[in-house]
Amino acid sequence: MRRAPTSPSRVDPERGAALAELDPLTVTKLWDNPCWLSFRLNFVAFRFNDPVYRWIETRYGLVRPEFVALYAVGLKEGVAAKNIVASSGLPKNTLSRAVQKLLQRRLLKRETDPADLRSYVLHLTPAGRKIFDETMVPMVEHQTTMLAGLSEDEQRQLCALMDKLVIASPAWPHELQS
Amino acid sequence: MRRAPTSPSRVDPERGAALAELDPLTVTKLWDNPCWLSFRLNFVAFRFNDPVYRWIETRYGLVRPEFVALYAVGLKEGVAAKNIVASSGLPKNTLSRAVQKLLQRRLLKRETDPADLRSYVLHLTPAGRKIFDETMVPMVEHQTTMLAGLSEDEQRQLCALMDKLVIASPAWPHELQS
DNA sequence: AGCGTCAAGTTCCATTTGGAACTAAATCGG
DNA sequence: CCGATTTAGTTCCAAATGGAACTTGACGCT
Repeated sequence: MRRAPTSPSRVDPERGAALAELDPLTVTKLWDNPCWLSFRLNFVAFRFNDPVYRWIETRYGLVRPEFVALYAVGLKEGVAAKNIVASSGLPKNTLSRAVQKLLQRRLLKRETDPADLRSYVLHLTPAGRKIFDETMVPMVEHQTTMLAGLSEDEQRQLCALMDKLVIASPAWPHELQS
Repeated sequence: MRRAPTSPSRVDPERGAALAELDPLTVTKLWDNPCWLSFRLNFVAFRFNDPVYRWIETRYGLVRPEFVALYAVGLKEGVAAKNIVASSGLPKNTLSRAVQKLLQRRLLKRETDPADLRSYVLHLTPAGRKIFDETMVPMVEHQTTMLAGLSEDEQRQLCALMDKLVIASPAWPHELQS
């Protein structure tokens, strides 16, 4: 079995502590797994997403696709559902329902796009904007906590490397063949 | 609105190309979003996961939790369902069903753990091992493709930085308060 | 202009999901 | 050791999910 590139040669003290606190299978998936990228991405993403979405659901009664939609409109007023679909990977019927719910709860308003009558332009109501602003705070805090183990410089490096990946992403295949 | 650290000051040519190929909302989420880490992680992880899981489902008829379980046992023979739960974040009933399905299809076998009679020790059958080996190839290829935009050195850096995050992860909160 | 194809969003419905309750075994406290 | 609590895995069922078909509007082609 090929090892991940930074697989432990000698166990340093920090890694030792992590090994002890993580499930042994998690340790294997992280450090003895040819697909190191995937598992690390999913692991770190999960540790961000899971507390955030659970908090938002208990606090605001918004489930994940609903918050995805609210957050998207908060970042960019006037988007359409199709943009949220393209940027989130959620199926369009799920997003449709999420938007309906947000409209019912008066967190979102929409009007038909004069440039394309099939499409709707979405905006936050003041109540929706309030939730957006309130949720941003703990989300950014949580991100800061997660990055606290990295120096300023390392944080910039990580950001830049992820950037490069994203910029390269249009060239990646959407289907695996054979 | 605070910008992400590598927000474009002047648009370089590569980024320009990426901006043109990505949905405008995706561009906003990636480069004009205070939660840059979360969105980039989720974006890159999705671009890995989505083709892989769709390919595995059409090719082997294994749905995501089933493949998660198979892959976990393939990496580490003799694990128990609880380990897969801890390392994947999937709910334990979902994993229980996935294991049942794999047992039915004779891709997995299990025996009660003599050290804990509530628990089962899982192993791949030869058929299961065959699928594990076969799926590893395109997964690693896909990872290689995704990393191709980075130099060898940058790949090592990324790996090391993700490593640091994972090692720091036991200190991250599992709940957000307030 | 008229027809065929495509796209945005909705609806339908079978399947999947996941919280909560449950069973059986382990572990802890006295 | 014996009851109280915790843990591994399963079952139940209400709710969420997502593929496919549908509606309505846009767009291309002749």
